[in-house]
Amino acid sequence: MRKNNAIVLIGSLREKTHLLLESELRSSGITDLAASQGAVLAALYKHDGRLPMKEVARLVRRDKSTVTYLTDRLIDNGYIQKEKDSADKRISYVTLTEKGWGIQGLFREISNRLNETFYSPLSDEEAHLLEQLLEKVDQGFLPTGG
Amino acid sequence: MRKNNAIVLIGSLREKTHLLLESELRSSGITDLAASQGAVLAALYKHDGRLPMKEVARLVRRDKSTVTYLTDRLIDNGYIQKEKDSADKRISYVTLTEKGWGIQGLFREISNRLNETFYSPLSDEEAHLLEQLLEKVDQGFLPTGG
DNA sequence: GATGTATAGTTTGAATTCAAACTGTTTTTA
DNA sequence: TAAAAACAGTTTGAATTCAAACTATACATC
Repeated sequence: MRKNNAIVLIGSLREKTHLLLESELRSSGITDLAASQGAVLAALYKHDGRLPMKEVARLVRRDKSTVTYLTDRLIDNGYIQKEKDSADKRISYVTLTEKGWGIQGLFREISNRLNETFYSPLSDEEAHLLEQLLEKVDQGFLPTGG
Repeated sequence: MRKNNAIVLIGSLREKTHLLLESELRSSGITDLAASQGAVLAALYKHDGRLPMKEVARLVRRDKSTVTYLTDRLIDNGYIQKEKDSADKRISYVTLTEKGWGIQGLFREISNRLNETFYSPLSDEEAHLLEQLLEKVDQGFLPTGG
């Protein structure tokens, strides 16, 4: 029967994929982007390059203060800008710069390579099954939170 | 076909289980133990309450300097002690105190509850399958590292 | 045995994260 | 409309983590 080792395996896999992503970024010549900052860019690519801070926080599942930190780093390195909403001055929109858009293709490649590595030990059927099981467990947690 | 969302799901599940563990510790009245420190205790319970620092680092998959930090916190709170190996003075053994042994039962309960919550959306067969798939993927990563 | 290398662990500094307190703006309510 | 509450985001402080440099000890080789 079950070995109760899924939680440990998930911790292990989270760490390994994180390290692999960092390593892929480095070997693609990107030295000024951490994986967590990459998550912000990925969210922007999916949303026409423009999102309010609050949405970024929700999409990357980080505290809003963390998102302030992450976006400040991305601004430092020229990947994004911030601009205030003119109607509601509480809101700041994060938008991709040219440099930010410029690495979208690279990003897709890295994402593909990451997924190929991850899924490589599995058949197509097994990959599909794993996703279904993970989704089931993930949704089992009460306040889905995203 | 597959949706390439396993990596994101694993990140989500890692976070949720981590938060749930912290929450279980708090509601069991344990306020002076972080989840990562719990991992050190769990490793000790599995090894007669005595391990060299290096082994702790390997078992909890943390850098040795992190383990120094974690064990110092556990010593502060009275859960463990350190003692130098008399033969090889480079080696420090971490050992459980009475207080450390005292919460072993509680720890097992928390671990059980955590696993019940995690596996609850799955049938026995699905749970077993999920473990097998996760193991396959985990072993697919090159330098297993533990 | 002296010298060089490897090993175990600690210290220090930087990065990342969250929570709490705070600022400024908008909405609600009295 | 004035006061209160809610909201978006930032600042600050603490916790956790890793990597690099360091200390001390043990092993290897000459």
